[in-house]
Parts: sequence; C-alpha cells; structure tokens
Amino acid sequence: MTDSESGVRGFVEYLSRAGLKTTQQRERIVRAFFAARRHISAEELHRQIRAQDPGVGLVTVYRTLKLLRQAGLATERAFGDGFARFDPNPADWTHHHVICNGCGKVQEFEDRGLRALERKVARTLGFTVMEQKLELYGLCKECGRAERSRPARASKVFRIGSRGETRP
Amino acid sequence: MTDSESGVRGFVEYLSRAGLKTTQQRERIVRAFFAARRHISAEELHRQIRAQDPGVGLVTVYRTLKLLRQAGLATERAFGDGFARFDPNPADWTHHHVICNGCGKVQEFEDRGLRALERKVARTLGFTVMEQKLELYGLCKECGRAERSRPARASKVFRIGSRGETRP
DNA sequence: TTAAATGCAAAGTATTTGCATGCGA
DNA sequence: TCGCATGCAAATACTTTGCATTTAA
Repeated sequence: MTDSESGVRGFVEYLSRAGLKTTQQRERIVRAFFAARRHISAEELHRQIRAQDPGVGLVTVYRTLKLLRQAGLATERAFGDGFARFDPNPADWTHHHVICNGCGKVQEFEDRGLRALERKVARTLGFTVMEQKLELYGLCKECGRAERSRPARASKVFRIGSRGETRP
Repeated sequence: MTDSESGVRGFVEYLSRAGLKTTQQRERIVRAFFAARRHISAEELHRQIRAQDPGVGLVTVYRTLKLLRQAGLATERAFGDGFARFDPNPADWTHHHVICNGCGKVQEFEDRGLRALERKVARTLGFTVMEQKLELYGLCKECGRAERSRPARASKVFRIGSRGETRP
C-alpha cells in the first residue's frame, strides 16, 4: 500500500460492494490518509485536510477511519498517550513499533518473522488474523543513558498515561 | 510472577527504594492485582477489592497501577474497547493476545520467539526494552464461520471503537 | 514531625451519537 | 426520489487532578 491511489481505489471498491456511498469528504479523507505520515491521529489528519478544505468535519474523519478499518485497509493503534493513531495496512505485516517511555518517540522497525506466528495461530486456534500489532516499550538510547546517570530514586522520566502531553 | 507474594514483595521493595510509602491500600491493591485474572481493568479490580474492603478508592487503584508500571511489574494494554487492561509482567515475555473483532473474546497464546527480536532491537537501536506487546486481531473460529455464511455486504460483526460495550 | 497518600468531587478529553439537513446513486 | 452521509452540539465514559484530611516513616 505504498501509493495513495491504490488505497483510494480499494476503499471506493469496498464502499460500492457494501452498498455505501462515495462522497467527496470520504475521498478527501482517504486520499489524505494514505498520503500522510504513519501513525497519524484523527485530529492531526483532520487538521491537514482542513488546511486545504474547510468543509470536512472531524466527526466524518472518525467515521471514515472506522470504515477504513472495516475495509481492512487501516489499523488503529494505541500507544498509551491517550489518543488513537492510524496506519495504512501494508500488504505484508513486517512493520512494527518501538515506543520510548521517556520522550514518547516512536520508531519503526522491520521484521518478517511474524508471518509464521500468524499461520501458527490460524492453525492452532482456527483464528482468522486481520490485524497484527507488535510494540516494544522501553527507553531509547538517549533516555536510557540519562536514566543510568541519575540517582537511584523513582524514575521521573517514565511517561505513563500522560494524555496528550507530548504529541509528536 | 506466578505467585502473588513475590509480586507484592517486589513492589514493596520498589517503593522503599524510591522513597515512597507502603500503605494498607497499596498492599491490598497489589495483592488483589497479582491474584486476579489477567488483563483486568482498573474498575474490575476496584470492584473485587471493594467487596472485601470498602476503604479503597478507585482513584488509588489507578494511582497504584501506574506505580506498578513504573516498578516494571505490570503492563497496561488497550484492546480497543475503550478502557485499559492490566497484566502482571511475567519473567519471560511469552504471553501474547488474540482478540476477536466479532465477539470481543480475548485468548492468550505462548510463543518464545520474541526474545530474539527483543535482543535484535536492543542491539540495532540501542533501545532498552521494558514492555512487549504482541496482539493479533481478527475473527475467532465461531465468528469467522458466521461471517463466511453471510451475504457479501458490509461486515456487521466488526466491532470497532465500541467503548465499554462488551465487557468480559 | 512532615512529606507523602488518600478520597471525594470536579475537571479533562478523546470519541461517539442524536437529529435536522444535504447529497450521491 | 430515497436513503445514506454529514456536521453541529451534546452526551459518554475513562482517567486524572485539586484540595483538605489522614497516615506512614
């Protein structure tokens, strides 16, 4: 799902199959979504769209993102900072996240090893896998260094449940 | 972390190291947490504690769960139903989740393969891994069967963002 | 003694929903 | 034309915070 157009096409197809309507708003939102950087929040996406097109409401962005999930074209993620992030679904699931509890930075990394796991779960539990999430939480290189050169009291850098405190 | 007492001991130790106080409430909460079933919500935990000890507030449960995370003894999870769930951290990270988008059922499965991945990330990114989350979303055996024997319209069973609709 | 912890009530906030209006098929 | 879609405002509900009081060290 690297190019934006194929994502839009897939969505329009889904809508028509499902008996739903292809509106201007949905098209704008979906196009912007596939063109945007990864793990974007609903509000950020809305802000980007609004800059060029004030006629799209945040509510519709939420509703369209939900449809994208139903279409199997997007994944919703919760990194613990209080708001949902969305990613386009890649054809293969090799794209995972490393989140720093210190500074909130989100890095990505690739690993193909999870396809095998997916097949195992499908076989063992009779489960049909639609989305896959692998997240590693901890301290990035910088925060880890800062943490180690600090008196052995309660870790103050540990960033938990800080709702919307450090948006990227 | 199979037995409850070692979890409590670890927490008390953390508190004293951090210059914090071991209160009756914290002890009750932590003991109940380690004795409870996995992926419990703050409110459920509070309800269980309250049944035997009315003198513990929900706010304190939230605050203690946050401390448990800071102590590295618990993991917070968001399965997409709008409230946070908590798990005791096992000594090894071999415990993952499979969540059904149809009925909301959460199953667990074991896999040891992620230790290697963790080491790889530590080496490649200089990242110190503290928590690990692997989740597979899709349709369980029953919901998958139901879905396949259904007219090819929009999937009605797809359960997204239904906040607190189907509590376990 | 004193700084930390508790609990209540109130605030905060991301997300959803009701409803009148608009618009795609 | 008809019914789905939109957008506003209001509702929802989980979680956090202010503050006076209690309690552990």
